Amino acid sequence: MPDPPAAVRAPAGTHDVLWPESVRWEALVARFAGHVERADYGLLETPMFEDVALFRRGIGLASDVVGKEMYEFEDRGGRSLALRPEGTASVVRAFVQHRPALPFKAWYATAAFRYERPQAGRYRQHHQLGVEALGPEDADLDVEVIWLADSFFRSIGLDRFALRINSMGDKVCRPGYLDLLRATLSQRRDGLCDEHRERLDANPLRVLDCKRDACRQATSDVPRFVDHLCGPCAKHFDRVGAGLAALGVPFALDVRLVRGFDYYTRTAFEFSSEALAAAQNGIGGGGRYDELVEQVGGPVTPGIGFGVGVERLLLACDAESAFEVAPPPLDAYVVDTTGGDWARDVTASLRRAGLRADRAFDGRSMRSQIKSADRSGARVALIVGPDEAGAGVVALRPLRVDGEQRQVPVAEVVTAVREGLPTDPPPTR
RNA sequence: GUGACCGUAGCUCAGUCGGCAGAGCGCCGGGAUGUGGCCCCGGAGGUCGCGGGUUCGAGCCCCGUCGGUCACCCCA
Repeated sequence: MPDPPAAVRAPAGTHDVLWPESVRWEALVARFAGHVERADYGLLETPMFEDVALFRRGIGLASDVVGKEMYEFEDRGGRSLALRPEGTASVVRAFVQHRPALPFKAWYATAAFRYERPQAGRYRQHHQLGVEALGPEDADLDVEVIWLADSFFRSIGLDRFALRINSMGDKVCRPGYLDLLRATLSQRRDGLCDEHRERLDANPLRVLDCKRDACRQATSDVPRFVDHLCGPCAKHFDRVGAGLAALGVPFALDVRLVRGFDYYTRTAFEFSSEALAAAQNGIGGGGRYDELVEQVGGPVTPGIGFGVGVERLLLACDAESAFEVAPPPLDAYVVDTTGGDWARDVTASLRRAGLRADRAFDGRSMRSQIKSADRSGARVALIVGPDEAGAGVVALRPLRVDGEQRQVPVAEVVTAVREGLPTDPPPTR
């Protein structure tokens, strides 16, 4: 016998989002869409899975995400595919395939899949909101993208978060810096932690963001990339910093910041919540990837983007008591003890008129139907018993405010319900 | 992937020394044969995550496994 509980449980590291929590989720996506669409980013939908080679080439074989965390599978036609572990590669692939006009500014909301050991704020299927902007090399585009993320966080009420930025250089200056860093660290190889003593030669940048004391000490006075950028990269980075300052976006230079994907060039940035005590406090991050389109097989095209994690963002909102979204109340709940014809017809006419309405089913007692009306949160109950049915009226009973129950001719029910509604829509914040 | 802790009703949890599986909330029905909230009464709902072992007897002890949580790692 198979294990029944396991069979009806969501797979490890995945989760369901039920109403009313889903109302908040829905509102968050809508808020993000409105925010980035005002900056002329358009929604891009791409498949949840891609040829596995896209991720290998784009994100990089050396990255943990590609090397050990991808959900890879072969379909019935023998194709090697993978569920997407992040959002950028698919956007770049779609760009190369369709060649939309530049600048190409896209946003997305998608699930992302990584085979990791689950924890709070870390899931095998998580969800990201993000933007990508392809075409301009302009540092002002970096500023726009980072500002979009920062202002989005603030618009949902978050305040306790920090932005760190760094430059990863480009193909002109990175090799030289890597050599310098490798040479410097080689002399202190014995002082590094076990892992990085081995991996130093492959990726010396990784040593910089190692959290172990040994590596922290060995790298404390190591040459900083920002001091060894080539002229254009240095100029670019300076303008990014100046732009953020001009727009009032607080940030800090973090010379140890190294992102997990191999494709980043020049600007890299991360947002972390100070309200989340857990290790999973990164709520968003991104950077420039001026060589990625070319690597995927397209023309040389600079690009930059960010992704934010929906689950972590909501955890941060919880921690700051921000973005508390309640579902809108029903305008009316229909109670019918005469068999259901009235409930069917009155509910339909309310909904046709654009009102939010629900009703009881299964012919339950007056008492239990009214109880359901109360629990539904509806503003009024519309009650039809034998007396009302005989007289062609509906009893309108206020449920949220003091007021007398009154009888309304059936033809005037929609109008009567509307009259009781508040004039202004409730604020979403 | 490594290490540690935790799994009892839909939810939050209690369960003494190994001795008849419980409470609150929620849900359904009733008190009140036509009216919600507060109150009162009743009911449904459990392979004590799953499998094995020890024992006269296991929710409790042991092993395994699955899941969750925390740290590492990685990242959203």
